[in-house]
Amino acid sequence: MNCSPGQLFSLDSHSFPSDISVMTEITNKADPSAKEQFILYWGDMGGQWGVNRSVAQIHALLYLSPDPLNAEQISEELGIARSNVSNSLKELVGWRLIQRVPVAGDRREHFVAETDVWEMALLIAKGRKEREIDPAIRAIDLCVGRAETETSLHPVTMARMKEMQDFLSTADRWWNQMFSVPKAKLATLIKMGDKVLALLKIGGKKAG
Amino acid sequence: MNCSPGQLFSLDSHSFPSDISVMTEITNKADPSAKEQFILYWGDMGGQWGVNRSVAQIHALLYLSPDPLNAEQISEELGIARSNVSNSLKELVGWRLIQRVPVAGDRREHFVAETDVWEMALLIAKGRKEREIDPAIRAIDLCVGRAETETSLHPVTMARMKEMQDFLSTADRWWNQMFSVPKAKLATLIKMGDKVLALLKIGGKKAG
DNA sequence: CGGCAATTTCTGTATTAAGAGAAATTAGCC
DNA sequence: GGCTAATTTCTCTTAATACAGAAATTGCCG
Repeated sequence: MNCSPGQLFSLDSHSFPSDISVMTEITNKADPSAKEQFILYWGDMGGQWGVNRSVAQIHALLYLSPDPLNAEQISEELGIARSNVSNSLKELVGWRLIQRVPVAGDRREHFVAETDVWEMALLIAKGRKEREIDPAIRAIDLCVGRAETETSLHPVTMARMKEMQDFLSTADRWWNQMFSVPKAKLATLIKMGDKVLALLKIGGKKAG
Repeated sequence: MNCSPGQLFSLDSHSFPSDISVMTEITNKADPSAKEQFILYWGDMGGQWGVNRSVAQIHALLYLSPDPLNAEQISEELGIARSNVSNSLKELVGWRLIQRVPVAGDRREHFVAETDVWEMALLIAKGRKEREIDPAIRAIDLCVGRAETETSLHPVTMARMKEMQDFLSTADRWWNQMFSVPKAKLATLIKMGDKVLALLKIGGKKAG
């Protein structure tokens, strides 16, 4: 069995666990560690988003883990079924939030998370746009197309539909432009924050 | 009974319905009108978001409606239970996406939707931030606080947590700054899109 | 102050999604 | 090329959520 470097837990009250960071399962215990808390929160947050709890928890665990983990380690540490882990990992790979990595001398698949927070944010934003926004835009386009053939539609209703369509396509264009900006530059711009806004207000006056 | 102006449906094949736009219920019919389609899509989209279908459908209906509607009209037109409409309306008012409006000579409550798409987008963005992002930030802060008291935490794990915290607070600051920009100006900036980006690239070089 | 209309809250039901465990498939090894 | 470990697919159970209908409340009018 592979025995990767492991985490240097200095808990001397009990024998060192044979696997990586198998301290205790993330269950309703009285005093969860910071790491466990983080995973718990992250999982919950995912739930309130579109993502289900397992997926979010696994993501958090991998994000915090210094070493690649395999499916069984994840299953044990989080106390969720092995099959569940498998599906969740597949989904996370689909989002490109985690990657498969080979570990020397171990035939099992290991996974690491994207650790660059900016990259992570971009991946999530892109994924959500593709899966949620883009289909909506296409749907509205279809609607408006159909509306134009209808004579019985109230003009106000028609106008509202078009306004919405217009807004969505504007937002879409803007979004795509943002994605075309290199990550590093985008991060800088956002960190600059109010300075950018100040600059833009000036630029806006000049342009307008 | 109140009989507000109503929608000028020019469908002459059947008698004019007594209520506003009570054409047919939005059910699985073979050939839905553009308006019905819009509502259906919107409802579906809401479902894929955090919002439930009823809420999203009611919102769409009010958004498209030229006149204020009361709860019963909504209930009939969408074919959802009166109680459900009541709860959904309350939620929408909570988001400020719709408003109660008095209708002369009618004691029942009527509702209209915010029709400015930019305002709508801002309201949704604000609401989501408040309800989903802000609590997450607070949770992570708590986590990191706790983590700092732990000696057994792997330094890499600690670093990752802090990176995340840092990112979230940066994003939060940026977000708040964006909300402080007047709606009209924000719309202009986004519509300008690539022009703004071009300007910023120059500005960035100068500043850096 | 009684009666009625409108709205909301409450409760039970149905639909949907999440997750566990078993069964089946795939992939490396001797 | 069978054997074993690992992973995935499948199915069933359980839990969460949405929704309808009934009951209760609120508010207005005579």
